[in-house]
Parts: sequence; C-alpha cells; structure tokens
Amino acid sequence: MAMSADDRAQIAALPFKMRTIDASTYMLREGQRPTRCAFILDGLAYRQKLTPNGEREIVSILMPGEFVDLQNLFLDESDHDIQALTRLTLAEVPILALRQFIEACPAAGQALWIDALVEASIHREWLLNVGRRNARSRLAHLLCEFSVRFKKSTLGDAMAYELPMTQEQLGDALGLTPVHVNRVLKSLENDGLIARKKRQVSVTDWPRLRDAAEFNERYLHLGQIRS
Amino acid sequence: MAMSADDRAQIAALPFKMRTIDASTYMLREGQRPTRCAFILDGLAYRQKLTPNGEREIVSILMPGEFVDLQNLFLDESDHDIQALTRLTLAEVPILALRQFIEACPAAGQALWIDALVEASIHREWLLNVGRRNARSRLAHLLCEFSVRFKKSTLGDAMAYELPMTQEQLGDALGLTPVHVNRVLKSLENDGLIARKKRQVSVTDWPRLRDAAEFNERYLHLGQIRS
DNA sequence: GTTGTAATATAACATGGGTTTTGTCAGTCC
DNA sequence: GGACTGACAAAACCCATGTTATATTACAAC
Repeated sequence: MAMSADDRAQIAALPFKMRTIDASTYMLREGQRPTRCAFILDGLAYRQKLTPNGEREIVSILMPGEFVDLQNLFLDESDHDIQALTRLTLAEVPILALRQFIEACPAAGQALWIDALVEASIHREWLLNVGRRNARSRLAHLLCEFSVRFKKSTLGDAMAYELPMTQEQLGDALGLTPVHVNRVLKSLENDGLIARKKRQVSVTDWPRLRDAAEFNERYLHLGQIRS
Repeated sequence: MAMSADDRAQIAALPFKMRTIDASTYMLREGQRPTRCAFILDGLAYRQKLTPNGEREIVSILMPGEFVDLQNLFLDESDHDIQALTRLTLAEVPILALRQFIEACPAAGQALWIDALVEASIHREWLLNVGRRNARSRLAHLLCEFSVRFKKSTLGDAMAYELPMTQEQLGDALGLTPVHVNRVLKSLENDGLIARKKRQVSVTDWPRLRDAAEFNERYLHLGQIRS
C-alpha cells in the first residue's frame, strides 16, 4: 500500500514464492508462528478474531498491494486468524529475508512502515465506527471505505463494485447480526443511496451515502505521505 | 514498549526535550502535522476520534515507556487527537532525528516496529471487545488489560490500581454511555469481582474477572518477541 | 461555611438491534 | 428432474443499553 514504483521493483527482487489459494482457506491461525510473509497480488483476505464461545469479529479487509502479516516480522505468536475471502494470489517472502531487506533498503522499510501505520489508522476508524455509530452509518461507512480502497486497488469502478462478502461477514465486520445487516441494506437501497443486483453493489447517491456514513477519507492517508 | 535496556539507552542518546503538561491538554489534533515525536516517561495519555456531531471514541490508552505518535514518523496528517489523561512527563524527539536513527540503528528500529505492531494488536482486541462482547465483558476486559499493562509499566500493583479515568471516559473507550458504565461497575462490585474506593480499583477475584472478560493476554505480546 | 463544579449515582422510560422462526431463491450435485 | 445447500428475506417478540432527568457526593476556591 502506498509504495512507489521503485519500491515495488525492489520488493519484486526479493526471493518469493507464488501461491494461489481458494476462498475461505486459512492462511494463518491465532497462536501460530509463520515463517513467511505474504503480499497480495490478487483477491481479498480478512483478519478475524474469535471469542471463546465462537463469536467472530472481522477486524480488517486486505486488498491487492498490501502485505498480509507484517505483524509476524517482529512479533512471534499471531493474535488473530487470517483467511482468504476470495480466491487469492500471493507472493510469499521468507520473514528473515524481508527483515534483512528492510535494514538494507530504508526506502522499502519506509513503505512497510506506511503499510502498517495505515492499517492501524483503519483499525482506529473502525473502532469509532463500531463504538459510536448506529447500524446505518456503520454499514454506509464500510461501503464508502470499500469504494475508495477498491478504486485504489483498481479492483473495480469506485461507484459500482462486486462485494464479495456475505451479509453474515458484513455483520461480523460491523458488530451486527446478519438479520440487521439485511434490514439496513434494504433500507439504504429503498432510500436510493445504493443499488444492488446480487452482490453487485453500486453507489447511486455518493453524497448522501457519504453523509449517512460521516465518511472522511483522511484516515486512509491516500497519497499524503511524508517524504 | 517492549524494548531492551540497551535499546532504551540508545534512545536516550537522541536529541530530546523534556516537557511536562497538565491533564487534559491536547498534545495533537486531527489534521495537524507534528514535527516531534513524544515518548512517555510518566503519566497516561489517550487517543480519541470524534464524529461530526461530537460523539467520542477513545481508541487507545498510552502508558509510560510507549511512544505517542509513531504514526507521524511516516504519515503526514494525524487521523486522531491525542490528549493527556493525567499530568504527563514527556521526552520529545524531532521526527527527522528519529527517522535517521531508525536507519542507523536497526535494533532501535525494531523496538519501534514492535511498539507500533503491539498497538495495532490492541486495536484489534478492542474491536472484538466493542463489536462482540456485552457491556459487562467489555468493562471487565478493559480492567484486566489495565491491570496487566499497569504492572508492566510498574505504575502500581497489578491487582489494585488507581484508575485515572472518569466513568464518561470509560464509556467512550467502550462504546457505552456513562450511565451504563456506572450500572455495570456497581454490578461487578456487588458480585465481588472488584472493589472500589473512590477511583482506586482493586481486583478482588481475578479468576472470575478474567472469565467474565474472556481475557487472554496473548494480544499484548508480552516478552514474546522474535529475536 | 458557602458557593461552584465535576464526578458519581439512581430512577423511569424509550428504542435499536438481537433472537427466533419460517420462508424463498439460486446454485450445484447426482 | 429432484435433493441439497448456502445466502437472502421477513415478521414477531424482547432485552440490553440508551435517554433524560434529578439527586448526591467530593472537593476546591474564596
């Protein structure tokens, strides 16, 4: 995320192994100690945490161009699960190689720092979302974020994209039940903010959706990186 | 957070400026571009985000031994406010000096990486907390976390500590109203899990509090750092 | 001691979102 | 085609938490 073409080229010079995995495959489970760090070339993944009685919270959605588990560069036991949301194409780099690379190449190290810091910023925005906004704003906010991030990943038009998540997964990302996600999605559709055809979501009234979401993309830190 | 004595010594060699500020002073506001990065020597601080209509979510509590705004090493506009919770003693380091230092001293760079990654992990646990646990578990979880982190910061006994937050602030950290925080605090006290005398909280039944919270300290990544 | 202020407490009432259940629809496997 | 499955939908009910209002307490300022 947010790397220059030069940084990308340098990263591409690392020893890596291409891999493709199916949707819903676990890439990492809580408590494991991975030895590789994956970079997403295509597809979507997500991080989840579970309570002891099986309730789930999806805490991140990961998109192409992002590193999946920078945590494990420096922390040993993973604190969450990582799962493929769609079929996924990855480039896997050995952790030790990546760490040596960071030391040798400050520009690339900076790119990884930015990747990690932006994800923490998104975590904070989600905390505000789940903690202080009602279901309608929460869902609208997630749709706005996807719109902007999909556009950045050029995964689709910003205003009409395939939403590869079930309503249950949306609920788990928002702290809601799937039943209520269904209610709110229909309400947003009835009010003309979005249209849906199967899982194809299109934003039909961006200004009103943005207002309903109180969406401000500052927290995504797009293209405003310190030099 | 989680630095060796050696790392701390190296950090202490940086150009820094000591500063003391009063409780509730703003250290940074959303949208600003700071030029210094503060390290907490004494006292507590917190990060908050606001919705346009003034609702607040406290997204982090910062303790002695932690860096306050590593985000601003590499991202330009702050995405949240930082405010002193108590009277605070800080060591402020110019951002450019810190960045040069990271490049020159990989061990220190690693310490900062760990600091940032652990905070992101705490963000994720809070997301699970706010999204999927009820008010009682949420509050119990926060008390457990404070207990463990206070002990680490040697700010007090793990089982009895001064809680420098108002019930309103607790509510803002948990996505609850102050009225409900009050209800739940009393309930935890009635059930014998905690005792309170003014703001002095003591854990009177750690096993039951931990169970009520579903607390597992793995996410704090204490002393289990990759070498 | 009086006044002012911030924090805590308590009660009555309202409601957003959860729970449960049952149904529909679209794939896909045989 | 029929059977099976996973996702989406819809309605009825209800409870955890929010809202509003009004004490009460602690403590600082004077």
